[in-house]
Amino acid sequence: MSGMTKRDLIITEADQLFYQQGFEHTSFANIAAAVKISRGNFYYHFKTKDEILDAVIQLRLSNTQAMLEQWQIEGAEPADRIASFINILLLKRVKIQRFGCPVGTLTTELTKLQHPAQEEANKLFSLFRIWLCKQFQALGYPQDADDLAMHLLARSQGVSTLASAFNDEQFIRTEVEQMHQWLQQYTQKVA
Amino acid sequence: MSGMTKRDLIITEADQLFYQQGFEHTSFANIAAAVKISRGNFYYHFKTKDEILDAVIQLRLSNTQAMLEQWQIEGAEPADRIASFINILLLKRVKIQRFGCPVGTLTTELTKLQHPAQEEANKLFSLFRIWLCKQFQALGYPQDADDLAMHLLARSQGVSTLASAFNDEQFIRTEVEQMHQWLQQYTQKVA
DNA sequence: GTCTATACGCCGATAGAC
DNA sequence: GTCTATCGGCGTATAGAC
Repeated sequence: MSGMTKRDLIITEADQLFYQQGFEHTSFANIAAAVKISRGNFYYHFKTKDEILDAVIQLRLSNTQAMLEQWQIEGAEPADRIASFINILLLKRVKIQRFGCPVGTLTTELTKLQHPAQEEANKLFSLFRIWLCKQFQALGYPQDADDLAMHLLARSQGVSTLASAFNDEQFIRTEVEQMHQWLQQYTQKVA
Repeated sequence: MSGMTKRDLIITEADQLFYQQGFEHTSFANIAAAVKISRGNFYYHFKTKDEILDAVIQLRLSNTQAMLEQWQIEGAEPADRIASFINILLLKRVKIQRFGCPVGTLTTELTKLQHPAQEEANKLFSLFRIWLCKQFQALGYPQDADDLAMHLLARSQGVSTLASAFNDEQFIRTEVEQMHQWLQQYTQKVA
């Protein structure tokens, strides 16, 4: 944290605010207040609001990539790695219950706004999709790998949305358990 | 449509705009233009923006209730009725691919805005949840009925979110098929 | 009921002093 | 780099003529 430039600090705060309040609803004044700089100074670092959105998306892409690589290293088997994906719902449970999935809610908002950054934000989904697809391929399902990846991604999205709407912790735990069981069905393949 | 008061017309247009553009992003000017009245006249019908949001939610609640009652009549067996729920994804496919699920996207937005109408909007989810719960009870699963209802609701939400992000028709069709298969597993219960 | 005119605030964005 | 001051525009909302 100490090696953070003011620019990085702005991006980090904007990231949180976009997640918690939504992109459109978050004003420069909000971000400036969070970073404790004046609104005017803000424009020294970012010229437009879209510029800061792009920076936030790049940060998230970079963080996501790092997380996926970490799972790749930690998990001995593809099944373990997919299990890591399922478990983010528990790891980020508290925030998900309050604000939903950061990926899903951002892409949904940008879609409604017809925002130019839509495609870039969708890359966040694609990172997970492609990574999961690789895992299912390695698991022995080259044909259905992408369908399985999309299926799991959808399950995770749906759980986030409903857990947020009903603020329901037990629902997340139950669904995560079911997702692990669902995964096992593909792990117990006869080799 | 001919028996529609101007007030009803405003609510209908606002409903569409809130769905397509989001609540916050939709201005009185947008709605007024769609209904072809002046901004000033608008306030004769609705005093605040929150008032029109409430009206839109009530309209949706009423429409949803009517749809569920229709499914109840049309479907001879609980399994047929649950199948009707699954098939909304196909029935509303085109709009879902563009704008996501109207229930999920509204509740998510209101959550981020910390909007007072959150609870009222969540009733839309509850309508589906309680109705599905009843169907699973009738199907012979009194213990797990609510879990099954939530599970199906989540699946549907996840499919909507991803179908919108990737604008993927085939994904919807594949997932709908899988949801029907999933349902069959509970239908083929040994009586 | 429907309109025009207008108040007032917040927003994104700029200019320029320090 | 950071600040204050300010602009133009659009947002919600109101007043009042017709």
